[in-house]
Amino acid sequence: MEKVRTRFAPSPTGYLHIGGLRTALYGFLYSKMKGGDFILRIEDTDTARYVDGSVQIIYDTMRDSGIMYDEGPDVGGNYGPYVQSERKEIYTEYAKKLVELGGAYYCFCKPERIETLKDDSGNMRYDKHYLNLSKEEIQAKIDAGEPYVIRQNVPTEGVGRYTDLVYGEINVDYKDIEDGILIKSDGMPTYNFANVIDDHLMGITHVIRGIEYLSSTPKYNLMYDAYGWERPTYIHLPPIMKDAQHKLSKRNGDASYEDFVKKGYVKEAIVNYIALLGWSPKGNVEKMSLNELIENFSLDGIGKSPAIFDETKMKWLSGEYIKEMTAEEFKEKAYSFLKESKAFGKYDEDKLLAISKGRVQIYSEIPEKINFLEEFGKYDLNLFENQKQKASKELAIKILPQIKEVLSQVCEWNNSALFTALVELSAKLEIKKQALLWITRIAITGFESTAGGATEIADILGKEETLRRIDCSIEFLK
RNA sequence: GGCCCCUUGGUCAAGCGGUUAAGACACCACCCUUUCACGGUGGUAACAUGGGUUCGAUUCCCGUAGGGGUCACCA
Repeated sequence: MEKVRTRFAPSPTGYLHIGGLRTALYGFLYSKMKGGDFILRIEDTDTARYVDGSVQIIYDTMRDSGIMYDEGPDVGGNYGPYVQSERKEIYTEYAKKLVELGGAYYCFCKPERIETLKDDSGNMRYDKHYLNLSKEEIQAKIDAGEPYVIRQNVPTEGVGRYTDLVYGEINVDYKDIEDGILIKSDGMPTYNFANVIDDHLMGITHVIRGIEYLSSTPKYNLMYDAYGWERPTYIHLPPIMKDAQHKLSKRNGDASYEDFVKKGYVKEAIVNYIALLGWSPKGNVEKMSLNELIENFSLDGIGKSPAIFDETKMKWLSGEYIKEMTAEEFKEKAYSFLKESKAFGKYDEDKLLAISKGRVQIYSEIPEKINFLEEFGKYDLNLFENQKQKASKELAIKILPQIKEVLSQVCEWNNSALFTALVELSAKLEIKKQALLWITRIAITGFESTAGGATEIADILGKEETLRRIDCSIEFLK
């Protein structure tokens, strides 16, 4: 059995978007599941669209997300170079060969002539105008410095057939395929050509890419056939949508992997979530690490219909990852977000993280969860009224001084000691502990709901501040 | 417009001729609880549509509608 080799071949035209990352992920998962190799190839043949720095972003994003390639521009390999702009001579050589094989021909048409070929709706059908030029005529024109391109020679009749592993049998009439340009007038190949040459030369066995290539694949097969090469297996992927009508794309300002990391999503959750967009595991377990994804991945789990990106669900997954983290791990990952809180630097940071963990799904929610600690001030006294807890303003007026008294005498200022002391007081006063704790919490925070209960918060605030706030509340109640 | 592809709850999706049509997110209710959150239990909610084929269609075939892709010297 031949070793599986898959590749991810992005163009450096900006950020690596979510759809691209998923394509990379599936290629990675499939090769790893088969014990094969995953290759990164940079398709930079369009110099006009090249964006500085985007190659680095591709490297960084893939490493950061754990989608590591075995071969690529920055890691080397035996099939390089892995950047198309460095392979120009290879394409030229193979293009000439294809011309000799009859699969392509030189075209000297000027843009003005191409214009005249367009029909009413603006569609163009190239007429193979220069198909039958003799070798001598071609050479003469080239020597005379006439600009030219090399076009693919697509049969005028017949049907291109192949089997896509996701979409099944695909048939496209050759008459519907245009004699596309293989080598541009600047000597650079187009995607249509470079892609075929590289995939073959790099030993790619499975081509995993977006559905936009589904109906143009027969023309690539024509080239494989012309050269006498074995065609790869094709796996086209449905798009990831922003909504029912629009694809998720960086162009529309939709978030990229990086953006989600910045927004505080757990990285593993982002990868996990995008794996689930368009693919479903056999069992009912959705939360999976990269290794588990490799174990469970299978082509038949890939769906055919577009999937709408649901940030809410990804957020949920992120929260699941946070819940499973140790306190240390959470601290390491969440620290930069903790710094954004008003409460940062004023209280024990481990305690702040403790009340945040389990209450946030993404790190960036931390500040909003704990800012209340620094927002104590005049508040609505009706907060003391709570039927369910049997708390009321009157009760608060009555017992707050006693709560203060008890708290001021607690020897060890920690959550459990404080809790014990207040529960004892509630028993002594013969009121529900819920009522007493409710009143205490309102008195020291002034908020209807907070991350953390009364004694947890008192613990964080410290004795002095807790007692001061109770005094304030007693004052408010007068 | 031609060609190719897609269509199960709000969203992701299982299903691959006979099911009470899974599960997850979201939502709602209740329970638990030191408020919130967590956790637990339960609930609302779907086979785009019309014809076939078949004893029987969500599942197979055809049409219709809706959506996407493609028709570049972009990938």
